[in-house]
Amino acid sequence: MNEELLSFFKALADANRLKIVGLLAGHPYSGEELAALLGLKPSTVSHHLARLAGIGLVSARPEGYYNVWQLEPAALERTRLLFSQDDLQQVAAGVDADAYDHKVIADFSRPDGTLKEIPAQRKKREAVLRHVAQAFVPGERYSEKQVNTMLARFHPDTASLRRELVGMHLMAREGGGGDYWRLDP
Amino acid sequence: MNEELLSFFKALADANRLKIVGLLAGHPYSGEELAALLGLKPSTVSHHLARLAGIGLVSARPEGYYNVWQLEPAALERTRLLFSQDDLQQVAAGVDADAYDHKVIADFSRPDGTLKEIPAQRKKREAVLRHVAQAFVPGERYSEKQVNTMLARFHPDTASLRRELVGMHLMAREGGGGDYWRLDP
DNA sequence: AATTTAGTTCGATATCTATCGAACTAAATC
DNA sequence: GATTTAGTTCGATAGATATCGAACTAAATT
Repeated sequence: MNEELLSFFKALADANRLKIVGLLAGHPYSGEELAALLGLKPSTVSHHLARLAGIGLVSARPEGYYNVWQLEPAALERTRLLFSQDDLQQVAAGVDADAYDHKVIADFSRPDGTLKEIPAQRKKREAVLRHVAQAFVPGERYSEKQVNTMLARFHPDTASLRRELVGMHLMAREGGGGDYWRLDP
Repeated sequence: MNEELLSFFKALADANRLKIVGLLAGHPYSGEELAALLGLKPSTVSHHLARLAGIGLVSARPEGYYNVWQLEPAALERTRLLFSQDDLQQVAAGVDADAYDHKVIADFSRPDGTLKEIPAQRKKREAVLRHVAQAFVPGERYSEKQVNTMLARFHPDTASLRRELVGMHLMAREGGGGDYWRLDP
């Protein structure tokens, strides 16, 4: 889920931290100066600087009494690359792509696994039918009678289920009155 | 202070909103699908989408029962430009550049305006001296006696103040024993 | 060595906000 | 027209965090 990108946005999602970055984009400052410029207490500035340093956007070098903070030009450069199309899609890499199907199937199923109804909306009907199709073993052949028996475990309207399964190319039929078998998607 | 940039970062500083953007970077989704994919309630997704739409990053078009959300490619493009050096420095445009001097002067001044001491650190001494120099009217000329009298209102060590003012080129002196006058910085 | 000074860490607090459920709206299906 | 369904708005709540003060550290000046 690209925690780095999230940390980056969270680090900059604060007015005072943005101001610090803006100030350091001009030239380096000590923590004391930043505190005075922003009207904040040293402890608060320290907190913000630690946060910005955490994502490598700023760094400090001791100089006499002071800790002089500066922007890390390299990090600033990397930053522009972060927001590319590829990185964005990678953000969604962690989400369960089947979560929608699972929810639809759960919504339309009773505890015993039978269907309350056959969804009217296309997308949901397809999700449910993909689920129903998994009752059939790939490679095996079933007579129409067997198919109806198995479909009846889901819903009494076995004819509709059978028609939809074939229409969606989840199942196929040999010739006019032959056996059925499951197709792989 | 570039509220737009701040709103932008705040809008993306949330794991689920980032995921939404990532998902929409792939292809459009309805709110219902997003809710299922993220495991959130419709109201929560609605909240997030409103936030993202607020910065123009996503938009919706009605499609039958559904509201189909998509990423705004133009906004995505603008985004990359936002994080330029110029925009960054503009973020700090709102901060009072003299705040540091003011704080230093306040720290070293008593309520009656006299100095507790002359700062030992260069930066602070300079800030205080710039403040002291403003007691003198530009263009006017002062004898050494007058200068000492005026400096005594700040600190008994008038010799040090006088020397520093000349050294910093805040004041100048005619020849060897002539009058003093204030220089503009 | 003692003292001053910038900076950090830690705890407490107040503000912000992500999340949810309930009530409501709009649109499509029956 | 009644009903279902996706979506929004609103209020409440729990969790996150910005801010501060106090105690402490490190370094430099005296």
